[in-house]
Amino acid sequence: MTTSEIAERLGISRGTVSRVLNNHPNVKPETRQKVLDALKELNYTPNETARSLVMKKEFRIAVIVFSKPSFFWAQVENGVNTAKNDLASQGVIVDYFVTDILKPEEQLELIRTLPQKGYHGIAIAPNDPQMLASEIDRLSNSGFPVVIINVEIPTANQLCYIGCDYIQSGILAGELFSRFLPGPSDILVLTLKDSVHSIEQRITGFRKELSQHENLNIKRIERFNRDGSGVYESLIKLLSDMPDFQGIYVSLAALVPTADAVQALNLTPAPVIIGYDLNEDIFMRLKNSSISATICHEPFNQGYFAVKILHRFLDKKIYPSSSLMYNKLEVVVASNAKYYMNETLQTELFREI
Amino acid sequence: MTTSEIAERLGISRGTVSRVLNNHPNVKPETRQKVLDALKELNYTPNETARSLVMKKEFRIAVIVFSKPSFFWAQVENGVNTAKNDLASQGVIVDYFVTDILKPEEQLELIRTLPQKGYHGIAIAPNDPQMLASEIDRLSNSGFPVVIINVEIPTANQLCYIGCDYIQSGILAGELFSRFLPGPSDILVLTLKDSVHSIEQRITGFRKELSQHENLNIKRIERFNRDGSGVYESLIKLLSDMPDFQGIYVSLAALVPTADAVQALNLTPAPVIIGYDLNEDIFMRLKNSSISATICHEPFNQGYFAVKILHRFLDKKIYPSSSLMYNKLEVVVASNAKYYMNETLQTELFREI
DNA sequence: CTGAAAGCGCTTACAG
DNA sequence: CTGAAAGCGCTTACAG
Repeated sequence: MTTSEIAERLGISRGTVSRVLNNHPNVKPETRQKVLDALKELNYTPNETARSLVMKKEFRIAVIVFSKPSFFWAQVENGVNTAKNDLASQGVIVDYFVTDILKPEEQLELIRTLPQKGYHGIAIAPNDPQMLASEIDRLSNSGFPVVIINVEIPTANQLCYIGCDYIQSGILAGELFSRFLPGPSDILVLTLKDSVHSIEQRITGFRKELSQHENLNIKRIERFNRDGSGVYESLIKLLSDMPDFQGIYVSLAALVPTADAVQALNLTPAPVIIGYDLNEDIFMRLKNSSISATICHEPFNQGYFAVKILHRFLDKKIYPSSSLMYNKLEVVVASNAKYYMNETLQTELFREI
Repeated sequence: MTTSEIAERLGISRGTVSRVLNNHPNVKPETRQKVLDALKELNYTPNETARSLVMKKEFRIAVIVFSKPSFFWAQVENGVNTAKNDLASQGVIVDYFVTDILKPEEQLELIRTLPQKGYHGIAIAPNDPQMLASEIDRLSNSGFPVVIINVEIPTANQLCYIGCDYIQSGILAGELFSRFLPGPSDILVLTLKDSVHSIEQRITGFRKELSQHENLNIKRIERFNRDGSGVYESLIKLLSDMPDFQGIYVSLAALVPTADAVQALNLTPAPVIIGYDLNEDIFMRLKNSSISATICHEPFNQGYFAVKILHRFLDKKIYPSSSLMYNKLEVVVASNAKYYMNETLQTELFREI
């Protein structure tokens, strides 16, 4: 079924058929109806290839992330690149920006200027949610789509959030401790000095879950800087004085120094250590059992779907089915860690030629 | 950069440029070289949209699975449909066939006839690997691509296998028991009467892992039919006489009757039950803790990537980077099960309009 | 309101 | 060996 065939049957020109297809105003109502009927009856579906050839639709999408931890964002970037690759033949241009984690104002500058530079949509991992919220609102209200990834800004007006449910990810950590520690156990919690919403939510979820398990008790909470500096030294000191923890919950990005401190003190039995994310260093420590489990959040898919969902909105005005698109919470232990290190299937299609 | 621009610069016709692009024989070597150089220098990339419009490339792909367990294959089908949707505008037609699990010869019939019916590639989940192996070889040797999903046929000549590493999935189950059961523990293993390669491999991996953990001991092995019939009754009888298992490893599809038998006997402390796959019934039993964990194998992605990898091969003659594309082994417990029930991100893009 | 025409970037018989 | 031309299915100024 082509527009020409439809036109011929109806004794009109294919231009007119095309006009009703594209909702152009100037078509006589009766003609429009006649065409609409024929379209339906003959079950016409437009040839998107021809359409995009002639329309030369071009969508420019910007993805903005911050710089640390780089191993995590590298996985997100793989996802972005795979989506870019998928869509390259459909006139989609994707540019990836990495801003300095210590200069959150760089992100503000980017989202202010990018729309004027010809971009049609932005996916951003907010470095400083506070700073960005009102600008994101302004963009969204002007009809410019913004997808927020990885760090939720609940109050922002956005196309959708793609990332994890941090409360649930704290709950999951709590459940894992409850399974790994059947007996009465004291737990040390490592968290941030700063008030960072996502990390606070992890702790909230963790406490909630622990309240279900009478045998688990948070005995102590230690706070650290965002960059995880000083974790090793502090733990060496703390655990020398107070070695008797059965579990350590690492809610910030500090699994490696935590495991290393425990290792250095040669505590026996070694406490169960559970935290988040995965890189080469964490992988090794899962393998030698100094870390029991780590929780991952589909970094590849965060990047991949951010681009895909933006493109679909731009191209077809389809809104995501929910404004909160939560990714999976992935339980990674020694025996399945390799799959999360190099996501075989996920990254395969990016490898062209 | 278009072929016309290249042609103009070189003072030749775009037809000739196109001929070298497509490796047509009749081009004077010098001309060919001149064009090749220009292409490289100007960094030409063909407009795939225009190309596919004129070439009217059409690829017909068949996906063949068997009928049980239907909840598992429904997830695979979601993946197939998402890929189909992705590729619809590129002239790809995907048909999905479900054969009766009790009539493996239906699969043989299909792979014999489909190539003549205009299909260009097949993805198949072998119901009876033995029966299919030689026909798959014949097809592959004649240049017809076959992707095997879910059930490995190591000896077959195939484009690739997409599915899990069953040995590793047994190892992972073993590791989970070792974490959930820190003390000396006796384990009951449920497996098949029939010799089914994948299930045997699970047991092999499981034994291998348990040999690393002195506290874990396989005290008994029980064998059942493929359909899992009689599991409930047998366990009621067995566990009444011998209640003292700390763990039950369910290597066949029988998590639900296993959990229900344990529940009915009201064993305390309840044994740790670990098995495979996820459906509504298993989900409920994870939630009420009668099942401790289940291992999943990316069913959505098995379907999705089977189609994508076949299409890429057909379209661009790109071979998968490995002939064994192992999917992830996913650890699913109560707190992350919902993500694996309805894969939010994965299925989102299939929802058009 | 509508038809005829040009054109998107590419490929491939058809002549020569 | 190569150019000129037709055509893939569609859209959109341009006339009328």
